[in-house]
Amino acid sequence: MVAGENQKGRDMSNGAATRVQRSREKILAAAERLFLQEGFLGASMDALAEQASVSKQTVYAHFQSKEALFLEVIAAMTGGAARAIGEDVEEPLDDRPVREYLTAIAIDQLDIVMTPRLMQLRRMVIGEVGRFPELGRSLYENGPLVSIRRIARALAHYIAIGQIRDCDPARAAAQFNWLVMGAPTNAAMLLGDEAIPSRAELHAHAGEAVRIFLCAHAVAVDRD
Amino acid sequence: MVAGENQKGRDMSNGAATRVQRSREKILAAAERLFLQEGFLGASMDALAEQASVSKQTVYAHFQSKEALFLEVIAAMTGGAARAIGEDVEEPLDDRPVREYLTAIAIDQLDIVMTPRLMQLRRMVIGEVGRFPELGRSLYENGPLVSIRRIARALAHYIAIGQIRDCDPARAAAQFNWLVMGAPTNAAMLLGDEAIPSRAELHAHAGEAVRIFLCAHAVAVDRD
DNA sequence: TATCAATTAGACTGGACAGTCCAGTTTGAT
DNA sequence: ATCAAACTGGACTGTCCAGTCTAATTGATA
Repeated sequence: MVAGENQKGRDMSNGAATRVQRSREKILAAAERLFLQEGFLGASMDALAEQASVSKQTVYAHFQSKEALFLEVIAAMTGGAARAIGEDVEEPLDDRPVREYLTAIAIDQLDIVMTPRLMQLRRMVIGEVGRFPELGRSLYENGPLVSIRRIARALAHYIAIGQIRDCDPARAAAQFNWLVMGAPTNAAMLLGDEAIPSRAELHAHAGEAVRIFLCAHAVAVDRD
Repeated sequence: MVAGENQKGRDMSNGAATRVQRSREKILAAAERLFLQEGFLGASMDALAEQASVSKQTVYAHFQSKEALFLEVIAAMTGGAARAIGEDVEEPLDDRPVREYLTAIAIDQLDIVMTPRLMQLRRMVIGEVGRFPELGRSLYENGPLVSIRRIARALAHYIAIGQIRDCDPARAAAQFNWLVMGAPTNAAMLLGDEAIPSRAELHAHAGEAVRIFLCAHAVAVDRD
């Protein structure tokens, strides 16, 4: 980091670096589109180069191999989704009622996850679990697991202040998570993007899920 | 069906027919193994013939093409699973308490569905939804949908005899189904077969799911 | 303007694969 | 024993694909 070298032209404010970056971005964008659509085996590097409006040689100048490119694209999407989930988290305040908090969390998650892009990613990763098990694990840990952990933390808080009955927060959080996400994701996995419910439907579903969960776990029971 | 012809040698009690059937079965068995492991594109017809201990020519004598064979194998597995689910259904008797019936249903489903074979099928079908949407639809309709419909019928019965509060049986059935199946299937999809819970864990999970569901829907509430 | 890294088009290698063809062999029913 | 259907093995076609090579071009910088 001393003087010259400008290693791969990446840290200059613009100029040659931008050309490299432009190519790279075009390749990544095309790769995402193509891999999501065709899968790892179904996507060809020739098609990729063409869709990226870039020569095949340039693709290989940027990425070691098809597999390396694939892994990088998927890792980027997985990480991006994880960041999106963690973003506008409103941590539970003492005065925020459980129902309100859980509903907000549920809606938030559904809105972020139930998109064609993420459903396609999920399908792809599931289909490639045999070939790339680490992708499945990564998607699980960056998706459901972070959500569940966050909910568990919140539930622990609500148990502490006496709004939720005593129980294992982790188990309860997992139950809540799948109560919310189970039906829509599973349907979307098998039925395709057209099966993704509308926002309105998702919000109604979130409300129902919260209602059921609170019937079982709230201290003050209001069954409707 | 009049006299001779013996169309494809399939309806003779034994003899030539058995040879044809033996080949066919070897091919189907190998195809199932290979397609589940490698996916449609990843499986090669040469590998298939070798694993079936059969010549490539024989494979093409029995099946028109790779795609035809694939579709037939998957359809057979999907149908088989559907039949298994419907099999030992004990229909709800008036005197059978809801909790007992729902617990039995839940355990039954989990035991049937949460096996490596069916989880692999599900992964494969999900991964190929882009290429073969009809397989996804078929798996959905032969799997979750029949379960949900069965549960809905039972719930309608329990509503009628006053053990379950009045509600839309279809919606409630879907909720119950995913409360039971959501967590284990989703984990298995992304984490692989080692993530399939043991029978004991599955049974415990079933109990929990029933408990939560009844908290929200039972007429006589017993929250533990 | 001179320079040099990035990029391009396209030919090429080596291998895989779906599906066909053929000549000869096995099998089982009559 | 005879005969036809089923099967074998392996060669073959046409295609596709990952990855490499080359010679020429572009474009930002100094």
